[in-house]
Amino acid sequence: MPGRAFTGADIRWAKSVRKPSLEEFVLGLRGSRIQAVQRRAKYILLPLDTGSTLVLHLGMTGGLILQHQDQPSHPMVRHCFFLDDGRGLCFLDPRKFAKLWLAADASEMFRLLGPEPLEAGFTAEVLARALAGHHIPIKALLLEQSVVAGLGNLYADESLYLAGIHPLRRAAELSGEETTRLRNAIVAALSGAVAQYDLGRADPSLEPPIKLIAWTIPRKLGAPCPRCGGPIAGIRVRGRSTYLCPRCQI
DNA sequence: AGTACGTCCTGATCGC
DNA sequence: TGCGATCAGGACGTAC
Repeated sequence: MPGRAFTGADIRWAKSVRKPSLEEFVLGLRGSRIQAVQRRAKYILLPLDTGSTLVLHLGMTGGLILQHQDQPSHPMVRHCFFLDDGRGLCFLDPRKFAKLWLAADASEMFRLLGPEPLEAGFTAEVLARALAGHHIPIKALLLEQSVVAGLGNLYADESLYLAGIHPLRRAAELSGEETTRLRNAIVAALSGAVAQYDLGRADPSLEPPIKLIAWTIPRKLGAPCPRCGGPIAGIRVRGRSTYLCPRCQI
């Protein structure tokens, strides 16, 4: 895709466009050339030769398909970005949770994001500083993108399970040893999911990819904990469904 | 300032 | 078996 230019865009669900206005978004895209495809946290970035950046957030259920413009599009395609080679970058989004931006300054847009958990800068010390002074449940803090960039609800549960830490523990009250365990668990959960996804990509029939991820902790009430055999519990933390093992996570 | 919660959406799943 | 009700969640706005 890098090197291709946009000839236009068909935005079928206007609410997805966050900034700027729909008109400016479409006008700003037309004729601009894609320079690269990048990622920051849960955002996909397409820097353009105009200096602006097309930013995509897939939400929970979003996906991208590159196909010829005359091919019939899937009914869940909410938008299509037309390329100058006759193809279209189609944006599937059944639940309409995805978001689009045309950012004049992408670095400004991501100024408040925390460290990338799979990069070297994400150390136990960095995590410890992020937790300090916060009295909210550790699970709620893990979902703050300013603390760790890119952790979602299921990954937070998985990380806390692997670390043996109860999701309702107050963030600032974790010991240094627990913080290190949590840091390592976050890295393990994410890199494990990436590895599973890469394996699954070899077989497109296994889509959607989220189904590929085999979580260590069962996301089912009463299911046996793989570590101790006890029943998995379900609670809500800040309105988010949360699964844990009350015996292993303290 | 720090914390909590409602809102948007619709496919999948649950319970009667 | 069928159908209506409920659940799921990322980021932002609003409220306390």
